[in-house]
Formats: sequence, C-alpha cells, structure tokens
Amino acid sequence: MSKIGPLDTAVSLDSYECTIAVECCVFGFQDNVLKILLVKRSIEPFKDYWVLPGGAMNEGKTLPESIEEVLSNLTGIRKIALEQVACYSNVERHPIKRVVSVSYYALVKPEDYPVIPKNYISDIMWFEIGDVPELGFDHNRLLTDSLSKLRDNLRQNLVFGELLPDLFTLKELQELYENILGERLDRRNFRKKILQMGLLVPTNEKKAGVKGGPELYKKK
Amino acid sequence: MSKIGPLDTAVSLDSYECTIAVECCVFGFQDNVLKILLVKRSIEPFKDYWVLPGGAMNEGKTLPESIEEVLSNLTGIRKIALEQVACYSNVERHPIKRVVSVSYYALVKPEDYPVIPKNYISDIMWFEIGDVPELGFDHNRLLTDSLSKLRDNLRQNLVFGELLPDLFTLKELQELYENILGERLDRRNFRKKILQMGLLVPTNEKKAGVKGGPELYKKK
DNA sequence: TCAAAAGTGTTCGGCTTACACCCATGA
DNA sequence: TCATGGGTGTAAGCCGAACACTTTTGA
Repeated sequence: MSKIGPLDTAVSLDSYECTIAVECCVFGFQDNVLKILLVKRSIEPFKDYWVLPGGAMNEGKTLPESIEEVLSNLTGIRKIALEQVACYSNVERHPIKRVVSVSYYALVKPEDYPVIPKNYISDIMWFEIGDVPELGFDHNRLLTDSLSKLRDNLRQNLVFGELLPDLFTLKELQELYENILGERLDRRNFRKKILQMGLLVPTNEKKAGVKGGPELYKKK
Repeated sequence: MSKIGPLDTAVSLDSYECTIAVECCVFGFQDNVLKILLVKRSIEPFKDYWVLPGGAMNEGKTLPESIEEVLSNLTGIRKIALEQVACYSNVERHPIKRVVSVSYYALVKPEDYPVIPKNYISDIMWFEIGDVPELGFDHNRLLTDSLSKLRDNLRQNLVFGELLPDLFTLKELQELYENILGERLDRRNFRKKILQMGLLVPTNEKKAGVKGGPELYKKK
C-alpha cells in the first residue's frame, strides 16, 4: 500500500500527522506510602475519570518540555528529573481521535508542591498506589509500566529523585525502598548495600524527636 | 503560553499535530560478526548519507506495524520480534520539518533476507557494528541507544531473537554473545550459565564438518 | 527506668570466576 | 596420526540472605 518506496525511507513532506501526548506518572512519598498524582477529567471522553496528568505536545516544544509545562500548570512542580518509559500507539487508545502517547515518570516530594490547584480542588489528588481506581484511557497500563521501570531503576542504582527531604535517615530511605519495591528488606543488609554504594554522606547530625537518635544522611 | 488550563489535560481536538517516524536498528549476525542494516538516502536532507531504515507512521497503523511495513518493503523481512527503545523529540532533529521518532530494534538472520533490494543495490547494506559511518540525522545516537538496550536484554535473559539458525552449537551462541557484548567469555562458565537457564534443548545431533563434533541445540 | 528504635558483625549458601585435562572429529 | 576444537569439574572469591545483641534516646 505504502507510497513510500524502498529507498524513500525519509519522511516525506506531506506525511500523515498525528497528535502526540505526554503523560506523566508523578510519584511522591508521603506518610510513609508511595503515592501517585492523578487528575480528574472534566470533559469527555472519560469525563469524571481519573487519569495521569498529561497533555498534547506543542509546536516548538520537546516532550520533556511539554511535561514540565503540564506539571507546572497543575501543581507548580518544576525542574524535576524525568525518565522516559514507553510510547503507546494503538489506534483505538483515544476514542475520538488518533493520539500517540509517550509516558514519563517523575519523583517529587509532595510537601514541596501542595496540591491546592488554583481553581478546582477536588480534581487533583495524591492516591496511594494500592488505591488507584480504574483510570481513563489506557492509563492503568501506563502506570503499571512506569512502576515497573521505577522498580528496575531503584534496584540497580540509587535513584530516588526528590522523594526524600535533603536530610534523611537510613530508616526513611529503607521505608521508601520497601514501599516502591513492595517487599520487606533486612535492615542490616540494606544499610551495608546502600552505604557501600558510596553515594550518601553522613552529616554527623541526629534526627531529633526520634528514639534511638538516628544519623541524618544526604546525597553526595 | 499554553491554552491548556489545569484541568484540561485532555488532548483538545485542535491540538498541534506532528509527523511521527519509526526507525529500526536491524541487527544481524553473519560471518561471526554483529552487523546492522543501513540504507542510503537518495534525497535531501542528508542525501547520500547512510541512515537507519525507517519512515513515517501512517494513519491507521501502530508504530510496530509501521516498522514491519518499512522493513517488509526494504528487505522482505517480516514477522520479527521488535523491541521499543526510545522516543526522540528534539525540535531540530530533522532540518526541514518537525519529526518525532520512536526507535526499535530487531534481531534477524541476514541469510533469511538477502539484501538484494529490488532496484537500488548500492543503497542498502549490512555494516559491521565497528564500521558504521557517520549517519544522517541523529541516527548514530539512536544506534548507540539500541545497542545498549540490546546488551542489557542479552545479559539478563536469553534473548537472541532470530540471530541464529534453528539449530546451533553452543560455540556459535557464545560467539554471538561475545560479539554483541564486546567482551570475551569463558567457555565452560558460559555453557553452565546458559544450560542452567533451561531454555535450550540438545537435539542429539552433531554439526557435521566441524572438528570435535559439537552438539546442536535448539530453543525450547 | 523502660520501651522503642538505631547501630553493628558473622555465618552460610549460591553464584560467578578462573583454570587444565581428556575426548571426538576432520584432515 | 595429529591438529583442532568440543566437552567436562573443581577450587576460590564475592555477593546476598539470614540472624541477635548492645547502645541511644524519648517518654
């Protein structure tokens, strides 16, 4: 069918164009639980469904720039580390028009970005990962894929983005790991492993108000 | 800037549209060397540059379907396992128009798909990985990223797609690994590791014409 | 003073690495 | 027969998992 011959692997000037959307799984860690930021749609399709924050890529913007714009509008979140997850191109994933989505994830501190959205307070909310409802579009799938990628990254490197405050105890870090990975970790083995990565430095300060007087660490 | 309010994370019906291209790193294993299939562009921009085979995504096709179409037109390659690598959205990556590309890699047997393209024989060719020239667009980057992903996948699983014939010796498999990973492996340790994965079955046949009479294996 | 949490070391098993000899086959 | 490559086992080091007691602190 294609009018593109074997050599014309170029994109011709009149080729089909299509909307590209970015969707972002914004993970946060609060009250010792991993949470995700969702927004409620106020328009069709999927009106009143919760979905991942996202939107169309605009002219002159890259995908990460578009994400930053969307998040900045929603929550004031800025300058966060984004990780690309995957691209979704099924023809029927948007019921009205063709949309290809690229998903990212981001790790933020919820307390840095109070979700008191300017106008519509009931329509953006942090959900515990275990309590995520059925989402609009194929966003449950995107969330699952992002979480897998986050877990992989966490297992391999010491990547926890902005999920913790600047100073934190090893116990807090361990609880973060346990939450994201969904499994219990041995305290002593965890300490050993994390410390021998050499990416944390002790501050010689102790966290006040906690029994035992745990040492505070920061990222190197 | 954005006309998209905080709640309207939907893709609006008049949102900006943009060409989406797919590019594919087709890896093959021939003469004991990892190779990659490149095509030479016959039109501007980047006329006479070698690039990854690819093309625009068409209406009604998913990205993988578009890849299959492109490869089928170029080489007769069909029904191959594709792995998504990444999405590239820099604004200036195509000098003439805005194009967002999604890259994939595929593993094929060169001997199954003789590259005698119907018309323009000098314009499609297998290159040894070490001999890849400067490519058009940002395709050297795409190639590097694909190769990294291939290596990661190979280290973790036993994924070698269609790179080997149906029956192969462990030595052939080892040479494939060494080529892709770019490092030497110990023969005995390699055998142990691969066999204990339990994904190969011995056929009780020996490969003829080779000293030592090596056993032929196949995928389970 | 006591309860709760922090901090620390050792042992075991499995996995990876390094390494050398005998056997089968084609020439 | 011989040269080439195929096939196998063992010992050492490394990493991750399991596990108990002492110290510090807030209440």
